[in-house]
Amino acid sequence: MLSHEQIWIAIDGIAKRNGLSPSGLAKRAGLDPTTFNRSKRVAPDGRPRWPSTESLAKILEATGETLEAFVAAVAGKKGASSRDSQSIPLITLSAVQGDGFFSPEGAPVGNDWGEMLFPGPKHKKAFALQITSNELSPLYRRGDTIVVAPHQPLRKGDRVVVKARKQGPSVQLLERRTADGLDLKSPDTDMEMQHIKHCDIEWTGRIIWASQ
Amino acid sequence: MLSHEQIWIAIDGIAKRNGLSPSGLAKRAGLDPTTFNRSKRVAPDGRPRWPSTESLAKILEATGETLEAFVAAVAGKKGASSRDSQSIPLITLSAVQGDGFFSPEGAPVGNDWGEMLFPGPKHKKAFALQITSNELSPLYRRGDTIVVAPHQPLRKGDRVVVKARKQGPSVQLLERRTADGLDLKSPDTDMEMQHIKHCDIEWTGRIIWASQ
DNA sequence: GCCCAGAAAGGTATTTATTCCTTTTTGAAC
DNA sequence: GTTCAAAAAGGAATAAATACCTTTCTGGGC
Repeated sequence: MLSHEQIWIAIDGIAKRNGLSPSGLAKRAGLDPTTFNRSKRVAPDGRPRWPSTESLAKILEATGETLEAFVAAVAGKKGASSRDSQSIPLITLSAVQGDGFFSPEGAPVGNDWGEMLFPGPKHKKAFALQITSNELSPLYRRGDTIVVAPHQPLRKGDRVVVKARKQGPSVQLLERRTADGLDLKSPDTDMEMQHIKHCDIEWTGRIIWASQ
Repeated sequence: MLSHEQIWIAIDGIAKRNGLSPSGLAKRAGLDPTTFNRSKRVAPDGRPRWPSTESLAKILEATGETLEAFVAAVAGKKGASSRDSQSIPLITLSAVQGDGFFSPEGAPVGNDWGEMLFPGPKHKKAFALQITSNELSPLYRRGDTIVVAPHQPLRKGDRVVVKARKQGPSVQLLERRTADGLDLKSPDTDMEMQHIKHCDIEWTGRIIWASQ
């Protein structure tokens, strides 16, 4: 993964390793000296601003650094990307209907989580939920386990987990996205539709894998 | 160093490894589906066009790939992520209705198989089948991918792939096991039941994971 | 203290990537 | 063959990064 913070740390690091200031590095690469100004790393409205890929290619070219060295600079500083963990947090879907299992951002918290072997480097912060009833059949049945990646961009047709205000996380099918919220269909046999407004949604996740 | 050609090869590779087209990858990452069109990789005047770092960050986030894996793709190497995530053979379910895609034992053979990153628990000889129709909906839909472990002990309720004599592999629900064969239910809406004798079964596999 | 060069802030203009739209192509399903 | 959906091409509008410009800040040398 590649965060806004990481990439700017890496650029500062490359400059430093080559005995240059960020502005000196830009000049050396044939760019405008203000390209990497701290003042240009976030927009006036707070939106993060990213250097272009072409600028990155130019500073690698100018300093003779390899892409691997750049990546090491990205990973080496805080927020390293390579997680060595071979497993993800696991709990039952029924258990998390109570409070205290997720941070406000949808990350697992507390001591009640188990672990499930899921070795891929995929999807930092993914977690697994075990289905304990047949309410969601035929899609998911008692004993199935779903792997959820939180905060993924959602599209029509996606199978999602939605945590709405004052409700436990629930498994849903995303029927469509509207300006003010999501149209969701329950995967059970009834297929009831419901609309949830963005303001009532605490977090969402996409179901990326399901074990059978 | 980082060349224009390399970066586009890497993007194509990430898409392919995740069972997606370049346009599918863009959609998954929340970007416009045309973002990675070949027609947008060079300007009309021949000038090379580069994807933005923010777009790169988004496809890493969406696929769960590490920056290291991306760099390995840039460098043209394969399987840098194989330490954590294994690559398994991938093909469409419709394609394997013909002959010559499996050994008599149900192992993938031939040159038509692709590769896909599977982040889940390692499994010897597993392979992936991409669903290309909505026949099996709502359980599996067009675009879903199922991971099949061949020669697994089967139990009632399992979702299975059965290769019967003179038929292509088909997705079934195992209703019950009898002395002389298997009672299978098709997962489509009709839910037709059929009985297949052991002597007519070439091989079976259990569907261990499904992604959408 | 004063001067100076580099660095950085801040703003505007320009370039470039993305989005949005339509059309064409492709491949699988029926 | 026909139909359908996804992918891709191509073009115009929009959004975002860089270039360009001026001003302010910083540190060293005098």
